[in-house]
Amino acid sequence: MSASDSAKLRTLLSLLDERYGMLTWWPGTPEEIIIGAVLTQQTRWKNVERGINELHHQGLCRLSALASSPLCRIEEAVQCTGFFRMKARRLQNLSRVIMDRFGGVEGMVDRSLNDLRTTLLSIDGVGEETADSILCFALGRCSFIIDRYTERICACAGIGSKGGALKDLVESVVPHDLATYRQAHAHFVEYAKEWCGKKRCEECAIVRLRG
DNA sequence: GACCAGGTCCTTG
DNA sequence: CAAGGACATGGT
Repeated sequence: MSASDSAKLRTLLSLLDERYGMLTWWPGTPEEIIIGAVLTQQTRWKNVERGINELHHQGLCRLSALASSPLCRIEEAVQCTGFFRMKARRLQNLSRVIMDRFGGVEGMVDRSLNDLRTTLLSIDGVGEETADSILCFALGRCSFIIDRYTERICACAGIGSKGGALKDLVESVVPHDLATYRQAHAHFVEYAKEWCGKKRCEECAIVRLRG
């Protein structure tokens, strides 16, 4: 993480903030956010909302319910989110681990960030992005989410760091404040939805920071 | 019909 | 360690 990477990132963050301002991002109860974090993997948010609604209709939108439900009922409810067999299995396992090990989401609040992150990452189907999404949006911890969009936008902006190094860089630049962490992540995704994939990232003035 | 979506895991070279 | 495939449905 070079000094110029920090400078570029600061500029990028402030441009995004200026452009998008306040966004309400990931609505829902902590349990809904945890469930959504799994369902949203490689899936459009619209379909995730449907899946969550369907879980509600089936009385399955709680970790305690997911932990004890027949797998086929979960599969049916989350079918519209794609990868549904895998996601149903992972949702059930994740729910069981949280119930067994912490006695529910409430039991996670007094654990250290490091303890929680390590535990989450050890669970099947919970990678870095999902773990950090749960930490930041469900559990209210300052753990910055590095998703593909964030990596892509930062790369477009000429920032060299990737993966864990990029996470360290962002966390060294963004103020350690929960609302700011959530906001900055929302800004990256919002920018990506507007630009990445349609026009090339490089064509947007916001991201022309390189050189 | 092709391509991608708010990833993760497993296998190969 | 990088790259490629599997997982699967729904929208453009």
